[in-house]
Amino acid sequence: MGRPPCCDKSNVKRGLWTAEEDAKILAFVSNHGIGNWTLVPKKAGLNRCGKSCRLRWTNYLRPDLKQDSFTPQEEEHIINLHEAVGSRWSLIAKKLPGRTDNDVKNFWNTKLRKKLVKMGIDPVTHKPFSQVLSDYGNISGFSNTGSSLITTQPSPACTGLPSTTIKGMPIIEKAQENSILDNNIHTWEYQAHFQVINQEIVQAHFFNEATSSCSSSSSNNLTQLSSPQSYSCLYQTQTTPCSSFNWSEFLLNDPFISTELQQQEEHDLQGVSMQNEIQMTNKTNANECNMNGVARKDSGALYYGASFGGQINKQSEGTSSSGGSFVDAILDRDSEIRAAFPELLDEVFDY
DNA sequence: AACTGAGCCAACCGCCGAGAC
DNA sequence: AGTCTCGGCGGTTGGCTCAGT
Repeated sequence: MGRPPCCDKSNVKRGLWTAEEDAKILAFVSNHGIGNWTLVPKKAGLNRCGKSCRLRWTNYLRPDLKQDSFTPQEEEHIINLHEAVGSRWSLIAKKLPGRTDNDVKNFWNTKLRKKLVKMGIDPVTHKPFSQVLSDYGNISGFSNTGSSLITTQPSPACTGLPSTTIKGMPIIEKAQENSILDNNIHTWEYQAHFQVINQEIVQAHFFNEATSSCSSSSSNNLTQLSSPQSYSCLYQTQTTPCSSFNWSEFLLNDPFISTELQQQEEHDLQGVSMQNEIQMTNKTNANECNMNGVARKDSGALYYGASFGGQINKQSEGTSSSGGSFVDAILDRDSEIRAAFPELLDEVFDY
């Protein structure tokens, strides 16, 4: 049989740690070092689970931890690393001395994600929302041509990050400027459209939210979504759908295939060793995120990414969407509506 | 002063791979 | 070979703080 349980979970203390408990752990670690955490509570005289002791030590008591707030350099580093590896906080934290995965995760969730959204950047894909919508239009089969929605961008004035932080932003800003002029969109319309687009992102961008809450198995998709291939569209005009962008290839491609761009990015991030680490885990993640269109439930989140992948493959192969999955049902219904109301194809909806 | 909602973060939960038994 | 725990990880949550009303 296996090992005996580390502790009686019903009788251990939970919740916030007291200074006395902290002192006991510190004293124990300084005398004995870090070893078997399951023995720490008993030896240190604590009524806590060993796992809880380890967390307390790694997230708060470790002497090498920084207590001060994140610097702008760290902020930029986190954004770049998140773009490269997704929400693999432990990998990101390893590149930031003195920071824990919990620190980075909290900082991202409370500050950086909101900051990016405010800038008009999708925090999951690190692409402008307009780009995400354009891509989303490609997935569902809609043509975005003529839709002023996809030309919208937030005012650059609201940005608080260095312009170099977000790849392609200057290009987007220029394209945005051109598209606004081309389409004679007045400023107030522009801002109103962005408000609409923000609401749409929150409501209709469900699959990204799903992938963002996906744990290890979603990280693969996240990385794919932020791969350099996805930035090729930034060089196109905003009013034109990304004809070169192919989601089926995008989702099926190995995100770690070496390209010049990627090598440059790896160099920029000093992430060569990180890429190796990712490749080690990628095999597992690829198996988990199978492309058979099976939505998997884990920690309350559905893995829509895998479902989309499966559906896209079907579409690209020219087969009907009668498979019966959730996405199949949506697309079937979509087709019905579009067939019944063809005039809707050219309409811009104000939700 | 009391209430409320948002922001923040420490800690917990649940999953996974590795390895002990 | 099968069962179980450990250690690590990412996602989530409970509770504290603080600004606004």
